[in-house]
Formats: sequence, structure tokens, C-alpha cells
Amino acid sequence: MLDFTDLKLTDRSPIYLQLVRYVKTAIVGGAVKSGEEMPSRRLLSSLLRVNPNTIQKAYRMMEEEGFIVSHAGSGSIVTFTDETAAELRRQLLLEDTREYLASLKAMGLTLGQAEDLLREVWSEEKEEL
Amino acid sequence: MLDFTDLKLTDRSPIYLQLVRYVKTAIVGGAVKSGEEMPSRRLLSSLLRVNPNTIQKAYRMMEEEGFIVSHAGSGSIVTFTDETAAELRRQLLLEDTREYLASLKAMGLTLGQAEDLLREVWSEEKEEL
DNA sequence: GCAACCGTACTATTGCTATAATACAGTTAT
DNA sequence: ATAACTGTATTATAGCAATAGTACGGTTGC
Repeated sequence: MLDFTDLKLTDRSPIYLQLVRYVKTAIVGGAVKSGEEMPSRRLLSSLLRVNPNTIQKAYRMMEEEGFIVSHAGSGSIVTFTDETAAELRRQLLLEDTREYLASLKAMGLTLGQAEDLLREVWSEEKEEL
Repeated sequence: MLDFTDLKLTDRSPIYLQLVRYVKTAIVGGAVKSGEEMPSRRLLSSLLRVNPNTIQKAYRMMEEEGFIVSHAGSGSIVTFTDETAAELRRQLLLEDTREYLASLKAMGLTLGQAEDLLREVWSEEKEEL
């Protein structure tokens, strides 16, 4: 079962979008496998202290995008193929990187400076374990 | 005078926050110097096709954070020292990079893969000129 | 069968963002 | 001084995210 405990709702964007994003990232990162059960809407609602309707909105979106299948009575199940996972991975990485680099370039950074920054912060994060 | 023509209000976050962020980035990137005039609220409003009150909200926030000074009758002026600019630069870069790396790590990327991705997208963006 | 789960649906309300339309006072250039 | 700008302030409205509470029907395990 997918674990949402490390999800941080710190963003200003809608919670339901952050939830969808979290599941997509979990699919790409291997934190969840196809066929695994999703936590029930009520359970996740009390877990995250988020309104059930917000959870429902996220689940509905994931269903429309084809990442989960729901059945009234039983629960919801994650479903994806290796191809869609790979495609999703490429899509998320490109989006994130393009946005990140656009910000760096606006601040006048060179590629070398960007690489240095990346390495510096990467090891900094490691020390926080 | 600071040029807002390359500002893209595509984000889901509040417009006034995107405006503040844009000016901060301009300060860090050298696109604006201390002492320069800001466009008037009405001018920027019609330029960006954004309500004057939204512009006002952004300007007020910048004023509270100490990046601009306003005088009724004349206009608003950007004011910052080299120290605050350097501090701002460090702050923005760390925030962006930490968020970016957190996303990459959630998808299971290694440092090497992150560097490759960075270089790949960097040159890709260059070709779009 | 029946209790305890599950997904689904609906209405109402709150808070914030953004818009709209004015109004008033200070500054500047002519 | 006066016209044309500036910042500042106010009230009202609309839309969306999120919350709150309730209800109905399907599935599962005892």
C-alpha cells in the first residue's frame, strides 16, 4: 500500500493536484507498483487531515488519467504499464528541469555554476539524514 | 525601467506573488539596478492586462519586504544594496534547487543522472533561440 | 444477514484571488 | 494653476479551492 506519510502539503497549489503529483512521482520512482491498492478515501482523508472531497477530487483525476481504477465496495487500485511509467518519467523530469533552468537563467547563471549548485545542494541534502 | 514583457503568468500561484518573484529575479539577475524606476501601477496593469488592485498588492508586498519605495505623486523606485541582492540570490537559488532535487530524488535519480539531465535540457533550451 | 468497510454524490459555507468601478490626495511639467 | 500623471483607498462581485456534513449503494468478512 502506497505510503503518504512523506507527502508535504506545503505548496500553494491545490491539494488535489499535489496528491496527483505525489502518486505520479511514486509510480516513476518505483515507490508503488501496478496492482497495488490505494488507501481508501476516508483513510487518507484522516491520515492527511484533508477533507474527503479533496481526496475524492484527486482520485477522480487519477482515474480520468488512467492511473487508478476504482470499484465501489472494494477499493482503488494503481494500474499502469512500463511504457506509460517511462513516458510519465520523461514528462515529469523534463517539466521540472525546464522550469528550474528557466529560473536559473533568469538569474544569470552559467551551466558551470548550475552544475556546481546542483552538486553542492545534493550533498547538503545527504547530510540531513 | 524594468521590462515586464518577458514575464509569463502561466503559473497557478497568485499573480501578485509571481510579480514579486519576477522583480526579485530581476534584481538577482541584474536586469534592474537599485535606483531605477518601476512602471506605474496603472501602466503595468494595462501592459499585463491585470487588474490594478493585483498590481497594487504586489507592489505593497515588495515595499514591505524593502525592495521598492513608493511616493504618492512621483512613482516607485527599486532600492537594494549589494548585500541584500547577494542574500536574495542565495535564498532563491537554494529554494529552487532544494525543491528541484527533492523531486528528482523522489523519482529515484542519482547525482550523475541529474547532471546529465541538466546538461541535456540546458543545451536543448539553447537551440530554441 | 449484518456490521464495517468501500466508492460516490450532493448541498452549503468559508476564505482567498482576481476583477470592477470609483474616489481622493500628492507630484510634475507645461 | 492646471492638466496629466502618480500612489492610495474603498466597496462590491465572481470564481475556485477547501471544508463540513450527510446520504446512498456496492463489497467483504464474520
